[in-house]
Amino acid sequence: MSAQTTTRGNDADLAENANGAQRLHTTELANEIEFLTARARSLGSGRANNMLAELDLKVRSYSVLSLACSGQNPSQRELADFLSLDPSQIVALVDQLEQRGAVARETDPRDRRSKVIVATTAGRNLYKRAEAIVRRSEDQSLSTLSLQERETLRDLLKRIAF
Amino acid sequence: MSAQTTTRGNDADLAENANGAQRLHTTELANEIEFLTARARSLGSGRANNMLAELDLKVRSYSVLSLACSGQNPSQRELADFLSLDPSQIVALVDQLEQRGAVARETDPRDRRSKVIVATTAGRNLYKRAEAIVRRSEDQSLSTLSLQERETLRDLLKRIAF
DNA sequence: TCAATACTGTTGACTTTTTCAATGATATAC
DNA sequence: GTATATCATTGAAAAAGTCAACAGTATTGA
Repeated sequence: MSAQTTTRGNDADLAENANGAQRLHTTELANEIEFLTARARSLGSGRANNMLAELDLKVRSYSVLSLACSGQNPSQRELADFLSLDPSQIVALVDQLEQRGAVARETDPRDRRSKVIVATTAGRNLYKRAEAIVRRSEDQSLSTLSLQERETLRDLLKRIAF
Repeated sequence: MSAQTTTRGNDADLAENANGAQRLHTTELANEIEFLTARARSLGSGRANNMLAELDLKVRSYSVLSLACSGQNPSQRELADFLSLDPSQIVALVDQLEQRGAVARETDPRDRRSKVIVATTAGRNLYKRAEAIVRRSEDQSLSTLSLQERETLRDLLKRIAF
């Protein structure tokens, strides 16, 4: 696949002409939490997108579907806030999911401006399959961490994400 | 700024008409490490970008500048691999930094295809200021975590990011 | 030595994502 | 009741990501 030239120490001379980029691991940047977070999410969502393609979903649409299945009846505004997306992006995502019959828009009777996104039966079935895929993807992405370490990571991230 | 309607419990009735999206915190999605990572990086890089704007930098260009200052003499290919970017994006980023006199391209005498990116004196000064800003930004983004927790987070992320 | 193959940076086209302003319908505040 | 604010939506523009092709250079192997 990618340039996995992990032939460390291929010769006796110093790291001057190192072929991989492993030497950048000692860099200041490589120790910044912001950078590590960005790289982790890039790798993770990349893998998840690849695996979700089988269901014609991406991480984005999966997230919307997931919240539609949550029983919390989120409005589009809430989805936008929660997913850190522009409201207009939510429109497009919900459009797609609605067109394939996975979710429906229901006007909130208490605020007729607001539309609540709910999953259909087909949507819940789709979510079940997607969820299994995402779990597998996450499991692969976190393969170097023990279960307890994953819990720790989850808790720490939760505190900075909310 | 944003909708900071944190008027929790503004009325006695139940969370049915909750105004924030706090109700979504209990969702399955809100507990997925992938999602939390994405949200954390969105918040973090958003803040960093805002603060770096004062130096006419973004997280991207800051990252390239940082590696150029690392003393590791990265090639553009290495930058692309390390930053998970397409080589053509590196071209644009280096172009910008080169045009403002922060970095220079030096043809690697050992491989004349490859160009090594090194920081100029002005580039190193710029990096010093940018680094301080990024540190402040990171400090704000991680304000809910103790120093030890930050170390834990850094180590866990490092293991899944490389 | 020479030819085939592979890699580097670069350009350009194309798609996707992001960002932002404007709008109609509805709700809230004064 | 009138002004103001909010929601979903549209559309446009900017930024970011993806991909194929190219010239120059290196590597490989006959």
